[in-house]
Amino acid sequence: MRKFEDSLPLQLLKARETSMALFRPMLQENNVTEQQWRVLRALKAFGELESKQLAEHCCILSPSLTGIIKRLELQGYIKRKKSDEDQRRTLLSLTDQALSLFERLSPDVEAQYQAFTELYGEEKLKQLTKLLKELTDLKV
Amino acid sequence: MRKFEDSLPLQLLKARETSMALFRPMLQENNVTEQQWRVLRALKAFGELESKQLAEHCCILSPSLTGIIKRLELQGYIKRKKSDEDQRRTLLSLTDQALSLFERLSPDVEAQYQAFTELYGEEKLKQLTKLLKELTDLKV
DNA sequence: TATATATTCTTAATATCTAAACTAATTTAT
DNA sequence: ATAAATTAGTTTAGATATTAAGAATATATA
Repeated sequence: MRKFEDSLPLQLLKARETSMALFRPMLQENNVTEQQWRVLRALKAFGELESKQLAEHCCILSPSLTGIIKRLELQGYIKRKKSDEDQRRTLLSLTDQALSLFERLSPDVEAQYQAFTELYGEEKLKQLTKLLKELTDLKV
Repeated sequence: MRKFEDSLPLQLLKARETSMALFRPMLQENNVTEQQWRVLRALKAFGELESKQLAEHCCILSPSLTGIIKRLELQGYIKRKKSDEDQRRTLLSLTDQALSLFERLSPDVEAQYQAFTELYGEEKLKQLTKLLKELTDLKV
């Protein structure tokens, strides 16, 4: 069997660890977990979302998301409202408090990306992004 | 701030999900979790390992590994022995039962890799591996 | 030799992952 | 119009992640 280090999932896991290291300190200082941050960013990008769509965008399963949303709501970062047409649906969106969190963190996020891009190489980053997208789009 | 989909950690997470989809069914059929499989593969590759080294190879923190090892031991896949020189150290290795599990799964693992390589492209896979390694080796 | 410090591993507490079962609301097919 | 199938969301149970703190052993230094 293939050598341990040649495992593609492991390579991707390690690369992800390295890239997340850029952002972990900033998140920790603000008492936001990695998954909470993914959820907040998705809501910022897409505006209002249902829980199921949010789960897909964030690669978080619905049962996990239930708890994450509950805590984000308690912390005052997101709000929910029931859909009028379909009572099964719940629409989620950011609060003003969440928006001001983004205001505060954005410069740091961009600076980290900037530094990383210079270190790794802009062209290589583009290549990597392309290869990753093609992999993700495969129907395996 | 950068668009949600442009987040490098998210791209890596999604790519990893796609690649793990190749192996999840086989692991599930054999009642081995993803993390357990990483641990078993590392021990197969490196022979005897201490818990701390194992944790590094597998990208699993020591506290998590403690429980994973406990369960793998209960399932009869790994054995431990205390080091004679240093009583703090525990050496871990595979049992015969684990070795026969590999015998049984290896053909399927290789077949999945083969199929994926043809689908994605051998050259692209090489390129991706190279870019991932360069990223992981960065000291960020 | 006695105390301090370092290292390995474990425990504890809380968050998240995963699969499965469940509830409530809606849609489809008869 | 009503039973059956579907869908959104939650709960549950067990495994794992994360951080901090603790226990046991080893080493260093006074």
